[in-house]
Amino acid sequence: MANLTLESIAKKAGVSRSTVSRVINDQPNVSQAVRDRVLDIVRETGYQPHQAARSLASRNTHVIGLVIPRSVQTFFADPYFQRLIQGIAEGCNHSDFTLSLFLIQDLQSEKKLIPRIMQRSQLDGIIIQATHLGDNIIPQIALGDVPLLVAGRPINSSAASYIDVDNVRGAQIAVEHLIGLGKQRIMTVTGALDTSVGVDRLEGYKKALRAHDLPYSKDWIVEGDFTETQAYQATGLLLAQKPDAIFCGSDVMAAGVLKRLRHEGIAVPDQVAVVGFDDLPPARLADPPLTTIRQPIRRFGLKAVETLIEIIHNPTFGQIRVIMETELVIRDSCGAKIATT
Amino acid sequence: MANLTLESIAKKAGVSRSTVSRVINDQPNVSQAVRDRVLDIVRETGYQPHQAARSLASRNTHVIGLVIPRSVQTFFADPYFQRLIQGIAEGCNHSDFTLSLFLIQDLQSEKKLIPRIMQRSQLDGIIIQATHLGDNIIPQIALGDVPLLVAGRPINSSAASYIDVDNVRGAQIAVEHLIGLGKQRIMTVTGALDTSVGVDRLEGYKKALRAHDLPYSKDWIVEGDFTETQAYQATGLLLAQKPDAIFCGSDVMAAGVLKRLRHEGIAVPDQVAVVGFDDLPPARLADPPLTTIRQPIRRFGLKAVETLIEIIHNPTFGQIRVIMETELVIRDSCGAKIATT
DNA sequence: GTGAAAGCGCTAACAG
DNA sequence: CTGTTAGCGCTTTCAC
Repeated sequence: MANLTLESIAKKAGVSRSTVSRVINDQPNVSQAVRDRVLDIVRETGYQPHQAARSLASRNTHVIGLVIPRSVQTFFADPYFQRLIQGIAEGCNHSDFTLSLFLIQDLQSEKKLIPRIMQRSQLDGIIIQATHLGDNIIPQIALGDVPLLVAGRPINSSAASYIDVDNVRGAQIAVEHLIGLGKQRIMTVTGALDTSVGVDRLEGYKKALRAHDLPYSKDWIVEGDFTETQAYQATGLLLAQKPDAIFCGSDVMAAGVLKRLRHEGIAVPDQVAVVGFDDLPPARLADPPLTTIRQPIRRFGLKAVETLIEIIHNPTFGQIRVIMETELVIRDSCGAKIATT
Repeated sequence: MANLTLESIAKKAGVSRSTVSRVINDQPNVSQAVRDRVLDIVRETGYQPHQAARSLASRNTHVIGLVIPRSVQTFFADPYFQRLIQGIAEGCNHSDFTLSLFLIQDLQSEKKLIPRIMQRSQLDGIIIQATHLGDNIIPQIALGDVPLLVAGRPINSSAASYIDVDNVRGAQIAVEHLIGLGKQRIMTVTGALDTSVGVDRLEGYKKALRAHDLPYSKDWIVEGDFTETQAYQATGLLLAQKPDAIFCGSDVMAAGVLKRLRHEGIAVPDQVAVVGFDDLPPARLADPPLTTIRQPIRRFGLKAVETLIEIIHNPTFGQIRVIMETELVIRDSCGAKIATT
């Protein structure tokens, strides 16, 4: 078993190293007989090609890097990332890529990691999580020659390829659902407004109200930061405006809103309806179960890997944008009558 | 900037390739003058060594793999893993290792991934999450020659090195805290009893009660599976036994217990006190805030990496066990009077 | 359809 | 202290 190389397989099969290489890499110009014989020996011996040697000779690594920028750490507590990582890992498995994870924690590790990440000799491609406005790691990395895909619409780098969910449309659907239920005073706790997610979902909220000629005022919109605690407090502000519904920029924030309403003795959905965004596991477990907008996050991860691989194979393609649709999931917190299913 | 190699740096510095190599690798036997000159050029040019070439020549990759076995996916929704990954990533950054993530999702990907993971030529070492009893991926991987550290006590592989938290002691402290508060009917929702975590925490529960000559019966112990939903249901069973306190095998399960008590109109902590285990973010946000046992999970990740690197450097050392201590965090759900802080 | 030969960029003896 | 010399295991022309 020890020290299996192409050479040793070749000897066993009575062929040359190149032929074995062709077989391993599924290349043409090998007779079926030879191919079968080699494949048998590979199976018997459990030979696995040496990845470093391969990379060195072929100049590609079969490794994809997932980069979580420093500024994202703030909401790294969000279960969103767990799912995202899961989807991306799954995509890598499908495509026989290895996933390397780069969690940037502070300026120091950023300084150290960026040059390493930007080397084509280390990584075939990068998926990087979109950041907030102030963080310009993405433009920085985009300067390099490693194929790059941003997960989420980058708020400060217009040229980079990205994959995103249609947040505007999703929020609009959520709010229109509330409108359809006869709500008149629909307010919102937004996500951080220096992120595209926060901005876009707020945009969808406004769009829905405008489309239905419903009024809203500045006081009906409170900026959150994607945390439950902050949303809990924001709810206090909204309550002064007597909402009959609250649209939340994320499920995590919806949890904070629900908790506040419970503490204030306000019935959900009877007095105030609540709708979230994301449909992460906590949504189903919320009290009451949360009506929310489902992001296809696992598929998002899969698609991200797929798209990145396309970019790797077609580096000259220019900017690519992939937008995925969302879906309304009706549970109890909005007060809609659910057809018996 | 293009195609920087050792050779090109060597030429610029007027020295040989080996000398540059020595400088890059912080090896002795280079005069300070030469070292400085080379270092300057490296900085100017932004040269980064080619990792594949390095691996091929030196037979080590500077990559460690974090493997999450298939059977763990069940509770991959647990925020525990997010934190664990964070700690391990941080440890890797400190030690200039790259982290590769292997999430095994199904039998098919397991078959494909295991041989790849087990190659020394791919990975310098592996951290693998402990599994439940039926999954023997760990013994399988332990057969290979890649340095291995299990995160959590492996329930079915006694020879492997591992790092764990003192779950028995932690649970014991939790229950003794309840005893100290005068509780007489302390029951428990355990974790899955085919995992060491589940078993050990139950063990600590029993130990505490025995040490204080308190009775408990089979009916006081209900097996959960680390999910909130299951814990919600389990609570129903316990309620028939009139508990005055419930110790939960994890924070996630404590959330289910709290929810059930709320729905039954039972006051926490006045009628029933609740204590969890983990101290993940949801604990602080629980309603009421959860008294729990804190796992030093970030430090756990750091220590795991550190320990694995030791094993890599010292492969002959035999089994290593690292046990980390836990800590009681008192919040509202246990009813202890908290000294004004 | 197959083999020989030349590297990929680096490390690691070995000389000096 | 520094340079020379072999490789590491694979891919990839180029002949045949």
